[in-house]
Amino acid sequence: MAEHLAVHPITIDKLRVACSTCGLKELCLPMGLTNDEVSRLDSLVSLRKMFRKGALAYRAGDSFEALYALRSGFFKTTVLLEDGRDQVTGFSMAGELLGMDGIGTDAHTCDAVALEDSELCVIPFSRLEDMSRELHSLQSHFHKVMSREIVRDHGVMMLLGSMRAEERLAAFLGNLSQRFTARGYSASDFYLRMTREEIGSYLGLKLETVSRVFSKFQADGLISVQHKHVVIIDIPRLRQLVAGRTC
Amino acid sequence: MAEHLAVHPITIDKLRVACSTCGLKELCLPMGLTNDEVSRLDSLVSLRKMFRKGALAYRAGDSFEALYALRSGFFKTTVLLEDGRDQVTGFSMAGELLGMDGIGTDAHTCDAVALEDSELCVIPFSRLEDMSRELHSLQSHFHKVMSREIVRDHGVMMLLGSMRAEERLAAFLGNLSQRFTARGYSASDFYLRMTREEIGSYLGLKLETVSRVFSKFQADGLISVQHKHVVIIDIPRLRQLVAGRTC
DNA sequence: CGCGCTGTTGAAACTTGTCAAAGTTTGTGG
DNA sequence: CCACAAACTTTGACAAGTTTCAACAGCGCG
Repeated sequence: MAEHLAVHPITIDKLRVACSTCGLKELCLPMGLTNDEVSRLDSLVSLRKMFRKGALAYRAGDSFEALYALRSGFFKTTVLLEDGRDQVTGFSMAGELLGMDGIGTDAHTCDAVALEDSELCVIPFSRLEDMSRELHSLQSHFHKVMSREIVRDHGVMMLLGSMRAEERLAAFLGNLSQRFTARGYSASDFYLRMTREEIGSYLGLKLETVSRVFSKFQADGLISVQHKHVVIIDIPRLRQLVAGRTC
Repeated sequence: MAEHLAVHPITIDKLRVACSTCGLKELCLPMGLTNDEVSRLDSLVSLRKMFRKGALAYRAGDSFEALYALRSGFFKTTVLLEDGRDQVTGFSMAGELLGMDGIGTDAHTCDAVALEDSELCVIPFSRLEDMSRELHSLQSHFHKVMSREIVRDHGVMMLLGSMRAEERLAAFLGNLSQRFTARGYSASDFYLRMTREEIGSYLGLKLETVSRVFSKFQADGLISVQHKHVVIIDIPRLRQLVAGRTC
């Protein structure tokens, strides 16, 4: 299915990748590399794939071959429990790396699903390892990226383990806001790409609870929500809500 | 404090480390390396430190210099929220690596606390990076270790996000059991090194809830608990409980 | 040997989940 | 381009699970 969807009016050839000319350089794998080093990356990252909304880049159990850099669009990753329950473990935005879960066992451990039409740059992992044995700066940066993923996960664990529904949603909105800002978008006005159910799954809440908290935030004048469109009205108060009492 | 505690009747000299003669080789960083490669690691991992129960190996904010391999004992790692709430993000057993959270920002993001008298092998990170540029096998294994940490965290997120109290505790006990087994200890008879409060913090529950669920498991004939001493009586039924209804 | 930390248990309160119904949006096919 | 179906969202009432508060017991360290 993913393969099918990769065939798209715009052919792969036309999508010849070049990190050196990519606008996401400063967010993505090339971050911190010299121009010379980035052009060496170009030989590594040679393929870009398109995914329609709903398409999977990989699924749990697939053999692990490559990491994926999100060139444009939005992804979620989900893990599945034997009994059918599943959980969203993360949402990915442009410039972020997908697939690091697969390194440890040579097989992916979660599904990666496009939440809107998206493009991924394919980074063959063995070649990334080869190159990072040659380029100290690439090695160092890749280690930092993996480490930050661990730290991010710790943050989510904190959220799931010790925050109440309102705090979780406030933290979630704050996090989105910050990541949009880093990409040059508005910190306070954006469209959600995921459903209430997906937000709930990520935050350990039911979709009804997510909906109720959105409504409450709106009633309190913190935000304005209309379906997927969110405007954050009072960022400081939202931030305050994350760590501390309702005040 | 940690420094003070490192000075111990057994001096550092006597604790000259040698991965090549270490019994944890098969669980720890040297896993999968040839004898020749392991002896090269010996030059890297040259220091071992002792920590008394309660001592910190590092705390959030400390500058990141090294990873630590747990040679013996038991550690917990905890993250702190601004408002004082904290959460246990993991428990570490012999052979496991601590400190990978610090790579991303050159500063640790959590506290690492010894739950009993423990020994850590110090692995200076820049030297580990140097050596893993030379030894493909070391590079590859280190990446796997980091990736598995991410996968482990996803498992905890799943647990915190979609399991109920009994399922969480059953999963926790099953996980401990499995890790003890891997180290040659009994799968069904062990001593907890952490308090009910620490278990609760890790599992996103209050200590009273943990205590109640322990009591219920005992009443149901699943386990026997006396304070820190746990005997798992019915492993299959405990496993069943993790993913599915109470049956 | 006692004080403090840890663990257990009960009852009440609170947060979130469940079930249900209705409204809204989106996408598709005629 | 409209109509319809499917998917998503909102809201209410009630139920269930977990926390909170409180009291007490046990063990272990000094």
